[in-house]
Amino acid sequence: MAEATTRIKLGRYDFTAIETRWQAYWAEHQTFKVNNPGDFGQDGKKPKYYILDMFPYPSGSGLHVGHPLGYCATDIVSRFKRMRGYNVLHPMGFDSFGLPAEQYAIQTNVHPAETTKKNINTYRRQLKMFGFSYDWDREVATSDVRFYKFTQWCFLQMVNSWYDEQATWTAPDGKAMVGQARPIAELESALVSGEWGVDESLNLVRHVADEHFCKWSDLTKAQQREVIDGHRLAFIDEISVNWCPELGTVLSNEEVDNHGRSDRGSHPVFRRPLRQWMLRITKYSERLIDDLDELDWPEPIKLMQRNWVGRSTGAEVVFPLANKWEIKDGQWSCTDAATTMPTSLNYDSFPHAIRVYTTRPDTLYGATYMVVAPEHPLVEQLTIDAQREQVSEYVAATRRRSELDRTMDTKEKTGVFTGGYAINPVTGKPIPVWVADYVLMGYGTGAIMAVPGGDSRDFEFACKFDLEIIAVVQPTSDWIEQRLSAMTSKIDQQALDGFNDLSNDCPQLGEEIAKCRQRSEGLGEKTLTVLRDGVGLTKLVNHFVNNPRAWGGPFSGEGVAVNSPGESGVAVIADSCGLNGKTTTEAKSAILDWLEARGVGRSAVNYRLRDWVFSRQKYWGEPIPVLHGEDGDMVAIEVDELPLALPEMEDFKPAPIADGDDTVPMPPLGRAKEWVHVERDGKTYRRDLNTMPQWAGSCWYYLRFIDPENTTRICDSEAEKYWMPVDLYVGGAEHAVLHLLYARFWHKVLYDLGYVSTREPFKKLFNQGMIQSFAFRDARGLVVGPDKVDALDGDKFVLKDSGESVERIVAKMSKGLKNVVNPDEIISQYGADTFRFYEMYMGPLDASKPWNTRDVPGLHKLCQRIWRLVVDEETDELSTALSDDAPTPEALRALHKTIKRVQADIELLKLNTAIAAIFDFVNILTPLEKRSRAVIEPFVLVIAPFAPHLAEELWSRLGHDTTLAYEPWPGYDEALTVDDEVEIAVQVCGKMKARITVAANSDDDAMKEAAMADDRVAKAIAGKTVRKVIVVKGRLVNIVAT
RNA sequence: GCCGGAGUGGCGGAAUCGGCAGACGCGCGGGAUUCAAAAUCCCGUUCUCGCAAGGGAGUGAGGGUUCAAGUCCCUCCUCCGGCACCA
Repeated sequence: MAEATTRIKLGRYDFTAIETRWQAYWAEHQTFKVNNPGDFGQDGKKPKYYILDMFPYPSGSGLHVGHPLGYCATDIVSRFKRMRGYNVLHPMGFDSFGLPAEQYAIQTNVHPAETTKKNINTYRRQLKMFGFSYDWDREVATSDVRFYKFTQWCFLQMVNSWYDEQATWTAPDGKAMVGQARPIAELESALVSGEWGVDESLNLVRHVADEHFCKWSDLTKAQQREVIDGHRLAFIDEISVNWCPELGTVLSNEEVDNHGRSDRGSHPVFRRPLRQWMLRITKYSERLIDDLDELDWPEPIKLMQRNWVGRSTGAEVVFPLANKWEIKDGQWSCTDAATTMPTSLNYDSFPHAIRVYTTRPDTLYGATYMVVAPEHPLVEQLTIDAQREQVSEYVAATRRRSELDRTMDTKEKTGVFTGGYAINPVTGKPIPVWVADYVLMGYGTGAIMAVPGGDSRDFEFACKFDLEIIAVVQPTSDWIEQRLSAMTSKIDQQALDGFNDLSNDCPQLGEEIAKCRQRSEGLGEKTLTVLRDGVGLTKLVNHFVNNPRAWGGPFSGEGVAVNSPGESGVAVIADSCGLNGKTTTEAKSAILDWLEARGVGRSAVNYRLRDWVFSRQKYWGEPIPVLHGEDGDMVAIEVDELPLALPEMEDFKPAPIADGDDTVPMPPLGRAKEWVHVERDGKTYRRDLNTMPQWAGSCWYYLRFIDPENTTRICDSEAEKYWMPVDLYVGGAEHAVLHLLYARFWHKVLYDLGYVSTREPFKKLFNQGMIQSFAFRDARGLVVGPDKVDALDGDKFVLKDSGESVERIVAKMSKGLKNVVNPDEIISQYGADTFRFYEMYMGPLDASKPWNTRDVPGLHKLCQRIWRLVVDEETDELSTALSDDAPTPEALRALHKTIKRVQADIELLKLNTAIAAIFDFVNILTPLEKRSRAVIEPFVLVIAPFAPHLAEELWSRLGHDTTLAYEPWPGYDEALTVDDEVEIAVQVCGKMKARITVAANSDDDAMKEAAMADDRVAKAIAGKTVRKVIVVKGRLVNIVAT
């Protein structure tokens, strides 16, 4: 009895032994080591394939089952490509700097270097357990000083270069380019030599001969420095940032929650202007959009990037301040005697004016007031004494709120009148200037012209503060209909009063409106009918044009311009501006000409993208390699002084500081006294105390994998030319915008400076889906984890405590719900090959799908069934069914079909259906008494990318003495993938009636004949006339009979 | 609010160009094997009416185009993701 129950079959599928053995073999033989061009043993004739995973952040909790989803897929492709004859670069590393490590270190009081090392070891061990074919000799970690030496090197490139928007150059591939990052020394020498100059406001002037400019040598040292530093790609600027005094650091927007509090610790966060390192990513806005076209990326991701950059076209317009300007004799005339007037007025030189950006210059004459952001530099000057107290209070209150908080309550607009006026340059009328937080300093010019007749935000604001509203575009009938139906549920007094005017022409309407007033609900059905039929569309449109306030909202679409000033407009340069009757497109171009001719505006392109705030007041990051002199002098350290290592510090915690107007962040590095102070040429310098954000390392790590040991360059340029670009980049969609945008920007800088050979780093991008988990919801909607639930037969679930039945739902894996699956457990129970099969079989790679451990044994069974195709479990010898005879035609056909399906599916990353094809093959082969080696051996190669340990073991048992990793992928014969006979469907009037078998090459007539011959078909068309017969070769016959 | 993506059996999911809906796996039911069980192998499994032969319905809802619609068009609903006063 005991013997029977404990008997272990000698030759059972022992995945633990097999996986251990082959992982050791690969390591020992360096099976997956890949060489660079010029290295010994590198076959330069082979095509290359660079396949990259988004490297993980090594957290304290280890890998969860979501990480390997993408890694399994890339490993399958890597192994497949090797068998297809490619040199495959497939590396792995760790994104090991960052806030979570530091926070964890603070909580546990262990140095982040130590926890990071430990976590990386855990991750590496786990990753190896899956049998991934990484070249581990190329492993990198961003927190390794050998790595971040070059992160700092990249940063210095940006400090030491500027963006020349007008540079025209030819890219290595022959493309004509406009705009280029160039060494800052080139700018400096052009200025020193007098080839270029600067104007009064220190803007760069490139043709000094014909323009007013300042002589470089006449500028003070400080001014020269301002010009140069102001052009660097990495620069210091005072900008409004998320400042968390409690944590003593600036936070990124992602680190601030909806309530304006810090993600960690829930401390209040404020918008504060602080001096920060910035990277001039905005200079690349256009290229970041344009170059997306050449990428094989999912369209939604490209769209998200385009939206993030947020390109819009419109106009910049000058609104002269009313207390400084008047229109005299058809000319703008400045009333301020102290102002020296520029030779000619244009957008840039126009003094004493508010500058705005608008996408709808065609609506300029409808601008009845203006709004400036609370942070706008002109607020002070615009505010009259009587309003000063109110304005200051408003500005201070805004500053106390975080930006997110500010954008939270979109329902109620707030704002204060400054008392100041500006002149609408089209109508010549002075309009009031308000300050309100619905205008953001960070976009456009931080000031807007408000067109309440054509913009919903302005409309809302105008209604609340009772400002003038002018209709600017004739509404469409669709819009009228939509407004009317909106008013059936709610209508305000103002609107009813407005409609009253119409009842003069239509007495019926008067009665209806009186009824509406009594009901005090919306418009009734009958009222609508009266409005539509009695009053009519034309009058309704006109009514909006004359009385927009009555319609409860603006018309912001495109259409025909109305109410433009025409002859009564401002007579600057003896002309006026009539746009009436023009379409939006026509009106835009007409007004732009008008504005430009008068020096009060110009066409403009604007971007939502902002420059990248690059400093963090944190310990665990790359130190910024810059020295600050006492006189404000800034010196980037020399490249050959790199790396600038993080100082060893016992106490790396940030210091909390009370919020006050004069408190500044005190980064932990400030306490490394010896490290901070540097003597150079007899001068004392202080090191920059900031570190870089977590994104920095991941912006270029894919280059380091190419040549990780190089001590003098980011990577060897021959190797870079060989391997780049990354052919396939797989990772989560959560990085769709930030990481991928930052990396593309960084790459383009290196490209402009000649360090890399491709415009874009990642040719093809694939986003894997999220692995979710099950959770349960009770009747009250409360979500509970699986640990609190019992499953009753099949799919009934009840609470363990109460027996109350609960519904199974799909939720994110989270520690709180205790529904996190640990891959170590799955592997120890079923093995890595089963795990790989399961994750790939769950569904499409890019879809989110729930982990269901119940399904795992099915894939384990697949491994066992494959095992038994080759090995006799009783004897541990090769199965006696294996034969050297030629395969049966059926078996051979099954093999070739399988190869074809699997191969096509891998290319498309449809790994779930590739595995279904493997199942099909196993289902066909299993019942056969004889299995030819000529079928089994190629099949073992087919499963090798998916289940490499199992495949290697079987391959070896079949008598091969080297790894199969570089065996050629078995080809297939197209002729053997099609059957001689096919089953086709026969429909009568589109309804399935029968299935018949015909020869695969039957022509239409033969198929038709065979279909007609079938009893069931004959019965269905009996007594009817056949009108038409549709034949689809090899698929179906459809008989239309009536 | 705007922009994306997706809704198919009890569950995960298949389905080139519009051409047999539900491949494959899980679960479930039945059988073989076994003293018995596990494991294995075989058969069945969209729902519904019917003893059966056979009929009817069916891809989130409703319309439309077509000989033929999961697939194309229109309207709407739900879920997921992104952005969110961007002038």
